[in-house]
Amino acid sequence: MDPERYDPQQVEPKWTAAWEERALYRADENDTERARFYALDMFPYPSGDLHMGHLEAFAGGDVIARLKRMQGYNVLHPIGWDAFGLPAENAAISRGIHPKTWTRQNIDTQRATFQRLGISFDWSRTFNTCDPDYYRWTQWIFLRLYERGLAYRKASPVNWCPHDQTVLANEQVINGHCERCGHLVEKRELTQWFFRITEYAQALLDDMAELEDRWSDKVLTMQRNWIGRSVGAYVDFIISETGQTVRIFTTRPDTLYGATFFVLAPEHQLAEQLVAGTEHEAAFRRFRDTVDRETEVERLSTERDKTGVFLGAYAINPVNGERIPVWAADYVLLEYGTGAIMAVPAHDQRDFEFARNYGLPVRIVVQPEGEPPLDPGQMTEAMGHEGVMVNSGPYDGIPAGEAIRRVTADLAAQGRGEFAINYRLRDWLVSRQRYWGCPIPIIHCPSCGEVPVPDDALPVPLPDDVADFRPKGESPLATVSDWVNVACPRCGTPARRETDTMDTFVDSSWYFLRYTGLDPERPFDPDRVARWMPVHQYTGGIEHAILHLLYSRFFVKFLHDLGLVGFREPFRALLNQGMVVMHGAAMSKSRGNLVEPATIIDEHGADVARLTMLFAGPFEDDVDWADVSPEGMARWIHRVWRAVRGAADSGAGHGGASDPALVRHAHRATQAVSDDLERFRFNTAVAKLMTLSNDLADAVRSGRGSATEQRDTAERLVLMLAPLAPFVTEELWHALGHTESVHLAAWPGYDPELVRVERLTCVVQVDGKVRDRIEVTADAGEDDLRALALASPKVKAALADRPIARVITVPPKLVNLVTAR
RNA sequence: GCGAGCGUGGCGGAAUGGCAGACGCGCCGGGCUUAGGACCCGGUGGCCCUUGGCCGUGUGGGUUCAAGUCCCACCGCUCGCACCA
Repeated sequence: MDPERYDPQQVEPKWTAAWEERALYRADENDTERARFYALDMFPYPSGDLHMGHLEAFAGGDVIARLKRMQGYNVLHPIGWDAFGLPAENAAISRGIHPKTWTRQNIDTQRATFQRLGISFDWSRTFNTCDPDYYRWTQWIFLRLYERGLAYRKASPVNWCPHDQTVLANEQVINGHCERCGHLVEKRELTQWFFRITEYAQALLDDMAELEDRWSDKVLTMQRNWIGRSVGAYVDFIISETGQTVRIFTTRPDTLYGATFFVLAPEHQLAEQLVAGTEHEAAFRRFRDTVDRETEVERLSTERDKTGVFLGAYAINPVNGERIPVWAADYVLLEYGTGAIMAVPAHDQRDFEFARNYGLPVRIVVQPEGEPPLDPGQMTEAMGHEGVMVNSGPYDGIPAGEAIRRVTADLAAQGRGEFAINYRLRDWLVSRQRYWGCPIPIIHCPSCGEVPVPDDALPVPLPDDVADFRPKGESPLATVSDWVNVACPRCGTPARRETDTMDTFVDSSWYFLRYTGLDPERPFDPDRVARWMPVHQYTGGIEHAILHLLYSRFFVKFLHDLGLVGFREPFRALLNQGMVVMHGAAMSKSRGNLVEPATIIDEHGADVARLTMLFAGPFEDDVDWADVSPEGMARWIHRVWRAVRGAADSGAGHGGASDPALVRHAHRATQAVSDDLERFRFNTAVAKLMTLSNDLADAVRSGRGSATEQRDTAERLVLMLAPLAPFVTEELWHALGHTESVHLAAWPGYDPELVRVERLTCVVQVDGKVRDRIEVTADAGEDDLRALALASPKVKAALADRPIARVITVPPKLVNLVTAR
């Protein structure tokens, strides 16, 4: 036996260099034989070195890539960097160095850590989104969107982060706070660039059918909720005083007869008009001031009382001609629907609360079936469920569900409304008043207006020499006069460039296409894309459940409509790793609980770092680093090392007599581990490999199994461990006498005959309690089992002469004797 | 409030409705050592009258020959959305 200890610090760098030199993990563009497999990991932000979350994600993604490679696929496993963006910029500002310098440094650091970790990337097609060769094509896609009216500029109330001094997309506002810095977000009326993602709302919902079972329900549900489709009707009310038509959206047109007031969002222009010059103007102004001063969080809190003011006007209900008072109230949002609602307090909880606060009438128009009729005076909450129409003229007596259809149809026939679908999804606000991003390729000309930069003038470069990167509410690019001032591409008169940059999520919405080949002439080569995509397996954090994944899906649908890609969904299957925390809290420098992958590699080596993460629990669950033990993994690697070396030596004559049990274990483990890895059950795969290595170690120690059997078991162990721990397995593979890399070896198969169980323990129960265990052959039938069970002395004792009422047999695993009771 | 998910030893976690606790950590005992926080071997859910038996998967009910697993109610935790009409 080899007493020498396995030393990862010596072995790992050797193989990193060897793999690099041989370009072992390069995808083969010319191979037409092997099936292709695109294994993609979400590319990282270069803000410092890789963290533990990266370790888990990339370890998992690498197991998939390596497994597929061994299974004979032509694997594309690329990496790049999402290099633009606020975090990089903020860090650069606080350190007083250029964002580009800081970003490049971090990329170098992360690249080195990836290589130390032994992640099997194809380094020949790496890129950063801040390279002009990349963002040139981001701009190109922007212009395609612009041409089709899907990129546009408009003034609207937008989310503004006072700390980062920039606007944010709806998706980047978490509970009223900035996703990045955590500051309270304000609403500001600003002119900004948007992508018309709402155009694709229905397609984004419909195409999810393709993703069922291959994306988690959690992510699909989150996306569905985010898009927020609701079906209802537009209904036109008429303002009694002015004769203006005001359209509302409702999902409950059946309750139209129960509308007792009408509400406009405080910011609604009509509210302003209605009170102008009336006795209600002063009260309305005070109300608006209060609302404007409130933060989004305060205003949107459901805890807080709903407030509003009467506007002195009345709206005419189209179904019954009734005049109902028009109010402005803070619980109605300008951005959703039409910014105006009919209020039906009897059947809508929000309207109910508002009506109670202001003494407005409650009129029931749907009565629950089979229950005593509701009394408005006794109600403590709105009645939102099914029932039968009452107080509703011609609709009385019909079920509410049917009334929805009939009322809508009748209104449509009279031209006073129509069937409607509304989405919660808003257009994607993509402009940012910051420096470190992709410039928007538009020029503002005093005579031509907005003029797109011609394709042949791309890229619009991001200038390096900016005096001050600090945020001031306007992009720092505005201060670079020789960049800003250009001739209009259309008429040649002096014009100004757009100074806003694009949201980083624009950069990451198409990067996966560019990995198919760094095409100098185009964003990507459609033929290559057709060969590699859609991505077979995408791995990354659940935090991108909405943002990145929704935006990427939108981009691909758009590119599909342009005829550039032949599919509508970019990621065929999605795997989300859990978060890595420390004592239940997120790791961070300020908490002082930060553990970095580099530290673990220094201490125990990359294999141990990878295995520790993979064994910690199910891949999709959170990992608490405080609960895991790299030491245990280091011990196991060492045991594997000794056992495999021992088996290799037994070729020199140390093997013993043949042991069919060892052979069967090896084949059964091959089946089980293959199955586990295929289903991303890395933790149980490791457990089964541990059991196998323990058995092998015991066999080697006690001379069990022939030299060939020990060796075959050792080879299976090494092959199956290779995707998880690439370094020690490469070393052992060579120790076993192979000269080619284990990572190019074929994944082991198994003999079905050996996997099949021959003899096993059958459990004998009496009334469901285990009373004996008997050895049986796998082909034992019901009669055999019954006879063996009845012959057991232990069973006889347990039965104590009671008659057997029933015998349940599950051959060959179980017999249950049920006595009469 | 709405939606989704989860509750199993001291800990992380295993378990197609069919022997609960695989595998590992930790701990205990032993070996090897001048010594070890190295390495090796063994033990380790609780309780008992200790050959053997009883109890045990958040709580209470149910279905079943059989429930951690399926159904109902409740308690607790986590995540997502949150005045979306």
